[in-house]
Amino acid sequence: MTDNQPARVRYAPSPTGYFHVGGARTALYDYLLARQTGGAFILRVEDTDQKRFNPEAVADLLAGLRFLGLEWDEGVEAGGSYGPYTQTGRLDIYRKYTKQLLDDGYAYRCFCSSERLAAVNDARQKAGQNPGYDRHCRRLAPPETEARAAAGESFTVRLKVPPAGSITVHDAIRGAVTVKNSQLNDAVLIKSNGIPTYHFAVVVDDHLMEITHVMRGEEWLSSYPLHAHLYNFLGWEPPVFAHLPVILNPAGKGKMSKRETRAPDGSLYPVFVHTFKEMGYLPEAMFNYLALVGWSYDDKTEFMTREEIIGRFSLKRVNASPAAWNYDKLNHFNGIYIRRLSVEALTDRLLPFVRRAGIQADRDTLLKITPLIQERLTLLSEAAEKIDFFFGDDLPPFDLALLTPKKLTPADVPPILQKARAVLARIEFNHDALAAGLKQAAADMGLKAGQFFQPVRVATCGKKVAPPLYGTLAVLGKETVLRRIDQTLARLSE
RNA sequence: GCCGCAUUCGUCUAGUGGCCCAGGACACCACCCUCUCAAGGUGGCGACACGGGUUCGACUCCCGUAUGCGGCACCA
Repeated sequence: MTDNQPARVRYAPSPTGYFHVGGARTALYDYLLARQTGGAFILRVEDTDQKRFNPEAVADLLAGLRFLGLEWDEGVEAGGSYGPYTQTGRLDIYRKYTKQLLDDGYAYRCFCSSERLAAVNDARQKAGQNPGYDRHCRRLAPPETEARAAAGESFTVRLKVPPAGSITVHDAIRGAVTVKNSQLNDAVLIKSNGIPTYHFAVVVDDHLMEITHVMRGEEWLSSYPLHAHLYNFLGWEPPVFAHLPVILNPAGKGKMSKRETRAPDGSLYPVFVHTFKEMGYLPEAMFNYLALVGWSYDDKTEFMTREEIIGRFSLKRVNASPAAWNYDKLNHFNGIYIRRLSVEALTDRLLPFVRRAGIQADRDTLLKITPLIQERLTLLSEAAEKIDFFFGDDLPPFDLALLTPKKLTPADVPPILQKARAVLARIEFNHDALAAGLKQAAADMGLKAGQFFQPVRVATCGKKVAPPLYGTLAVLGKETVLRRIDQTLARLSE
C-alpha cells in the first residue's frame, strides 16, 4: 500500500488548553503515517509561550492520546535520542542557530520597543498598507547592534526576508503555493526574553529531530513560506508539509469551538477528548470516525479496523476543504462498535459507568443484563438509566398511569396483573416458558400481546420503555417479579 | 485593506474530460419486522455556488464573481 520510507512524524501541541478533537485528528494522522511506514511517532511539547502555559494541559494531552491508543515511540515521557522534547529545554540549541543566522546575515537584531511597533502598525493600517513591521532596525550595522546588545539593551532577533521576488512552497494536500516576499514580515525569531517564537523553534526542532513529514493545522499555511525561507537560510532540506483543513462546527458554518457548549435542550456538545471518554464513546469508534474527518478510503468503505486504517491511510486522499464535525454520525459509529463488542467486553466497559452512576452492580449480574441492552446503547453512559431497576429489591414509586395500555382503562389493569401473576407463579423463568406463558395469557384474556405486556412491564420495571420482557423477567427472577406485581396491585387498591 | 486556501445532497464523502440526467454514509420520511424502545431490512427525499471560456463533450481544465475560512503578534 505504501512505497514510503519509514517516516518520522511528530505531534507538537502547545499545552495551553485541553486536548480537543482537532488536535486528536492531527495526532491520529501523524500516528497513522508513522505506523504505516514503520517509522516513529514523536510527541514534542511546544511550550515557548510561557504566559499561556498550563501544566494541566500536558496531563490531559497524554491521557487523551493514550485513551485513543495513539502510543508514541519517542518524546515526552518516552525519551529518545533526539531530546529534549520540550522546547524550553532546548534554549542552548536555538542560541547556536540564531548566531549562525546573524553571522550569515539572514537575521538581525531589532531594538524597537513594543510601543513603537504598535504605533508603526497603526500607521501602516491607516495608510492602507499591510500591517507589520517597517524594518526600521534592518539597516543597523552589525558592530553597532552587537555593542548595544553587549551593553544590555533589550532586543529581538528578526528574520531578514528577501526584499523582492517570491517563493513557492509545496503542500502535500494542496500542491504548490506561491507567495510574494513583499507579503512576508520580518518575523521575530527570538523574543526579548531569549525564548524562540514558534516559527524558529519548529524549524530547528523538526530538522534536528529528522522529521520527515510535518502535519499541522491549516492556520499555519500562511507562515509556511516564512519557514521555507528559514530552511533555505539554514541550508537544510525541508520535510514534506501537509496542512490539514480545519474542523467546522456541526452546522458547517465556522470553526468548531474549542470550548464546550450546550444545545438549547441542555445537552452538551463535547469537544475535549476527555469529555468524549466520560460520555462513553469507545476509543475504537473515535479512532475510526476521526480518521474519516478529512480523509476517505474510497466511495463506500467506512468501517475499518485500526490495522486497516493504518494500511490504507494516504495524504493524497486527505481533503483540502474543511469538514464539519457530525455528532450524529459519530453516535452511529459508537453504536455499531458497541454492538460489535462481545458480551464480556461490553460488560467490563459498562461496569465503571454503571457504578459511577451509583448502582451497586456486580459483574455476574451485569453479564446477564448486558445482552438485553447491547443493541439499545449509543453511549456507555446511557446504560445506567436503562438497567437501574434490576438492582435493589423494591421499585421506587412510579406513576401508576403508566400501567394503562392504549385503548384500555385503569380498571382493566388489576385483572391483567392478577392473570399475569397467576401464570408467572406456576411457570419456569426461562425465555421460552415465559414467552409461551405470557402470550397464552394475553390470548386467554382476548388482548393483544402489547396490551397485556405493558402493565407487566411497568409493574416489574417501573417504566414503559425497558429491555425485552422475557429476558428481563428471567434476570429479575420469579421471587422479585411476583413481589413487585403484588406491590403494584397493593398500590392500585389503596 | 492585503495575501493565501477552499467551494458536489442539511452533514461527511466518491468522482481526476465521456462509465454520472452524479455513487455511498449519517440525519430525515415511509413501509416491513415487533411485547415497549432499539437493532435490522426495503424504499424515498436530497447536491455538482454563479458567470464566462477551452473542448465533439465538462462535476472534472482555465479565468472572473460570490461566499466561507485562515494569516498579516516579542500567541501558538
